[in-house]
Amino acid sequence: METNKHEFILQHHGIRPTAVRLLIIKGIEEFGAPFSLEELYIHFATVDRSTIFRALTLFEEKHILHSFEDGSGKRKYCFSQSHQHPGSTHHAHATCRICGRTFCVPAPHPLPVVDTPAGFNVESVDFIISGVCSLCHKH
Amino acid sequence: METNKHEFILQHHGIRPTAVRLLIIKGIEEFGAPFSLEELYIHFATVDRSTIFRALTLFEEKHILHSFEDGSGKRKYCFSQSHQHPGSTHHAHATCRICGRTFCVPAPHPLPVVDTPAGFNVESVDFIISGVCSLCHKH
DNA sequence: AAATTTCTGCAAAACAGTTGCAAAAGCCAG
DNA sequence: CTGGCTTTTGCAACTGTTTTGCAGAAATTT
Repeated sequence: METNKHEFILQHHGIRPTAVRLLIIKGIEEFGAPFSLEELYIHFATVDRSTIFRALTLFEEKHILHSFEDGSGKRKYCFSQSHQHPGSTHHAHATCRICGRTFCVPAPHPLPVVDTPAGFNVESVDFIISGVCSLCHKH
Repeated sequence: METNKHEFILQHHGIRPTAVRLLIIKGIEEFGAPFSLEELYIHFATVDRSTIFRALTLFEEKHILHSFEDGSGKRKYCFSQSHQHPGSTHHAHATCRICGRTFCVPAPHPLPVVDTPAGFNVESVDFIISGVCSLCHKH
């Protein structure tokens, strides 16, 4: 059954698979695109904001999710291992300035190399593309 | 005189060079690094938050400044044409997860190419690097 | 100088994110 | 299976930043 899969993911990362957490991680997968806390909150009318927030925070700590700010004003989350582009540690995201939606795009090739300031310890790199998506462009 | 330079920049972009705006754009240049609204507000104790906010918004509309979110929770601004790396339209920024400061870094080479979703109209690309800066790393 | 437009400061709203606390749910030993 | 302990959840309230309404000040035009 599908549920077992999500239960496994959580347990595999040292997270107790509560009903709410399973609901959330299942919903995340169905979303299929980077999402905001707000979007999840609207999606799950029964679950409280803070509960979702704490679940997302936990998932991120345990490296199931990765989060970033894309200029839309709302933090976005997505799976660390992109399902669309498995194996890529670095993600690229395109955010629509009008509707605020964010799309996953394959990591750029070649993977760019940047000179960081002396002594700067890099932990993550995000590629944020801003513009207007095809739907919003129509108007 | 130096003041004329900033007056010219503003007028060149169709912005009336008021006393406050000149003060702000001068301060921005002195900063020499990406800055937040809050930092400017602290810097100019006499000028109101909203005034600075509106000046920054205006400067961005007129493409003098470019803004982005770096994960520090505060929107950062910097000159569109990086003074450090003139000619580069794309910026790369390194933000310290501890102190929240952001550093400009040269645009990556080669300039990476990404596949955007069909019909997506790219307007700007930001490279956000997160980690710990040399000062915070010491502790 | 009067009329009109633009800009600024103040106060307060809007907004996302975050936390404290008590009740509910889950877990475990007896 | 039951009581006691731990974890999780919902509610409400709070934080910190961004944004807006409005009236007075400043600048510009007539």
